[in-house]
Amino acid sequence: MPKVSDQYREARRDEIAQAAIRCLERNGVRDTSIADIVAESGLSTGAIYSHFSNKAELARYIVGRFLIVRLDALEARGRAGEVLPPREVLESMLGAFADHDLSPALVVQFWGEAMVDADLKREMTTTAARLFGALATATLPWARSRTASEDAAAALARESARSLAALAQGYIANTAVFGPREPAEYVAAAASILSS
Amino acid sequence: MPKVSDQYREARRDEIAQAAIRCLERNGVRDTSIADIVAESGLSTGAIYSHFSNKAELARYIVGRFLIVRLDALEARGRAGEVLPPREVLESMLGAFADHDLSPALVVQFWGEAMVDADLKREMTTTAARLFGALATATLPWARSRTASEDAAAALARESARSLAALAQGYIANTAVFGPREPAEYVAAAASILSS
DNA sequence: ACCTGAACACCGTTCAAGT
DNA sequence: ACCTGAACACCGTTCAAGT
Repeated sequence: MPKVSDQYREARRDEIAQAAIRCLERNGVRDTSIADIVAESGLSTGAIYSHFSNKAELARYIVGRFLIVRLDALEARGRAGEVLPPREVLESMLGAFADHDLSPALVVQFWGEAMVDADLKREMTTTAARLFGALATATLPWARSRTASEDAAAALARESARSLAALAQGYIANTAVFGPREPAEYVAAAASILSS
Repeated sequence: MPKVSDQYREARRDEIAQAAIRCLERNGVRDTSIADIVAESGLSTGAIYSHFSNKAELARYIVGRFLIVRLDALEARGRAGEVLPPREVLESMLGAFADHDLSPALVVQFWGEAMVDADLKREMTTTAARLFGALATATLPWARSRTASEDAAAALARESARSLAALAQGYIANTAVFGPREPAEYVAAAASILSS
């Protein structure tokens, strides 16, 4: 394995992805052309196509990179054995999301893209499966306190992961369409409504 | 005002929109070209551009038509004076959504499009403002039972509308990305998580 | 007024040729 | 092996010409 060459390749891919993200945040998915990324990166069309087989694969690379960073942080908390109620997990996820990373607007655009790009959808769902695992680990102690058996606790934690994801997606979509909102406020208002 | 001509124009616009929706459901927003809509509708390129000034305006027309139908149904319930806890309002909204109309996948694609098309976003937010009004009307009796003054009740109902919308958006986005799910199950699981 | 369809500028992708 | 950039097929949009 040519380690140095692989490292170089990866660095080049990241360089292209970073230029692409700058274009995406500026103009959106629909309005950033390969020509824009060429201009932003200072490379040529062919150079980009020698690192990514097409525009969709570049999008997939960006999404994967992004999700994996989020994931590592979450898994660290899960592994540390912190006992967190799901509501707190949700709030800290949303807080971290609001702080940095991709804008909600861009995330929603990627969801839309995934509806039409089967590979991007697969990328998102497989990485999300890992995310679900991490969420389930984080909420397992809470699930134990609400169920009789260990099996039931594991099942509840697993089911809760999907709902946690749905609640986070709701925050992202709502925030993208109707403007920013405080995570804690969203969580509190949603809890109040659902307890009715 | 030439009533007959207006009716004809509207019918023609609807005819084009219906052909476009068939293409959109089949291939997604990204992969339906004007040429596809031309073929599906049996009209010519120029004919379509004589009814819509561009592809984005056609998208706006479709979204507007769709939201207004949903809205009329909701406002009817609100006006009928039914006393519904927000959780029931949410569940019946999601049930109606799952039954017919645009697929969640297409809705998510339109959100993505709105991130990049300011006019489409405006169309969505202004129609959503009417939706919020209808939701607030529907939840006002519930809000009264939880607050001291009429002003506080109105404020709570108004705030609840945005959260209701966020919860519905979460269901739509989650369902689009991870596959169908029973509305009642989603609502129950979300409630359980948030009460933790 | 509504419609036709060729023409135009621009898009994503390819590929022969360079280093 | 990585890169260049002209070339290609196709896209959204326009517009002179028809009815």
